[in-house]
Amino acid sequence: MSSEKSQLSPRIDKTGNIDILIAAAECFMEQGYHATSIDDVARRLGATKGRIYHYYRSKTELFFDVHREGMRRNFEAVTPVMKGPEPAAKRLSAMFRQHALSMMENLALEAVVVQGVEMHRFGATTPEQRRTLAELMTVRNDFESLFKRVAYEGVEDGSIRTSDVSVAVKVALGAINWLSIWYRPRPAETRDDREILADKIVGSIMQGLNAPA
Amino acid sequence: MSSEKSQLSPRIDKTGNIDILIAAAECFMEQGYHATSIDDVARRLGATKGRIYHYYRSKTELFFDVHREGMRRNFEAVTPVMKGPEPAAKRLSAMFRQHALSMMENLALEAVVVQGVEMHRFGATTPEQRRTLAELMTVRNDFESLFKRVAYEGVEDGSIRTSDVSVAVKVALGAINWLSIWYRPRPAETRDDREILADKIVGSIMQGLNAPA
DNA sequence: CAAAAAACCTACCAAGTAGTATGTGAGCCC
DNA sequence: GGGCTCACATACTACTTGGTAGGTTTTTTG
Repeated sequence: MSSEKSQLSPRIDKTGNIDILIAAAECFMEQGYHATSIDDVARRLGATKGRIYHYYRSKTELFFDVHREGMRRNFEAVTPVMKGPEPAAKRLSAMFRQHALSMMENLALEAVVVQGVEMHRFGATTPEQRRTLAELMTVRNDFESLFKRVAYEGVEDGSIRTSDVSVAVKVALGAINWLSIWYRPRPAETRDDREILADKIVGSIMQGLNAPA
Repeated sequence: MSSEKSQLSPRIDKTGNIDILIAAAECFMEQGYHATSIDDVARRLGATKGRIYHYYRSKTELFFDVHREGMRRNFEAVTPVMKGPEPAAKRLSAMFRQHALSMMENLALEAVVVQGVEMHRFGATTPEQRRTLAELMTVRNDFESLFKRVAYEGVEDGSIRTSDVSVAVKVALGAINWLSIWYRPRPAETRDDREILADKIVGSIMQGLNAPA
């Protein structure tokens, strides 16, 4: 967690300082992006503006990197369970479960991801910002496509039945992303508690509310 | 819609001017609350600040009233179908359906509702704002309770089966509220189109993704 | 250990914005 | 038809905040 200082792709490693990202994410979650001043983030870090502007050229770039880190963790959580010999419905369940757990355990980052990128559509002025924006939207679509693909496999192997895969996936992801609105960890919460909640959510998504007969 | 000028409860009728609420909602949806200046809203109205401050004492109050109007329409859409002789599962389906349609047809208002009130927790300084805030949170809870109540009825009459009613309702409402993120009306969209989408969503929520056997 | 670079901090400015104070025209009331 | 109120518009202020320029301390390097 501290050894990958300056190697690897320059793309992802511009996240010079994970502390800054976390502090920013927490501020953005609590007050929203625009209501958060750079000084707010700095104060939460026990530092000053200087530190932040040493790593990020603008507030917008800081936001973008928070978003990137959130999405990175989403992929990290989901991709390991999406392939395998099981029927697609099983794998899709596992993906939902992992995503729900990731939402809970990276709450601040994921709240920023959910808060979204749409807001910046109008504010993005420079060409570079527009390109970054497009990149982030692509990443989001790719993430959703992961689920769609497995869902389609499920339709083909008969383990999933739905009238519209695209809508069904949006419904499921909406239900999970909604965690960022209402879920707040209780003081002495354990991993077990989170897994129980994740299982209930996945159960609701997969079985629905109707009695089987 | 224009006759209730200065009668009735002073609480709800402070919505002196629905045009202002709509314009504000659209701005808030596109740019977010804090990024929207009062001048932005005024410009969209083809007017100036003066008009807005004539009806609302502060930007915060304007936001609160947008939220109120959004919630009012939510109740308006759902309450007519929540009672009746049908089994609870049927009624709950109808409620979800109505709510989804309300989300689509009042997109801007509902996007503000979804964007939420949590953001203002820290910013609310005056005692009156804090009281208003508490009021809005109560209304939100009441709305969710509507669904919970019918869901419980469903558990009792056997038309609904779930491991946790509270979680199941949050999952369902999350799925529907998520519409405010991804749904945008296509140019020549009809009421039929929206009903088809709503039915697909409700189907997903009620039946889930698993094949019935 | 000197020097260069990295990692910050301090002080400042220009731009944008919530809110106010005042002005004004149109309708209404008697 | 004169006064009064409503429904805005205009002009301005006080304050916040993103970003910058330059200084200082700590770490790395040769």
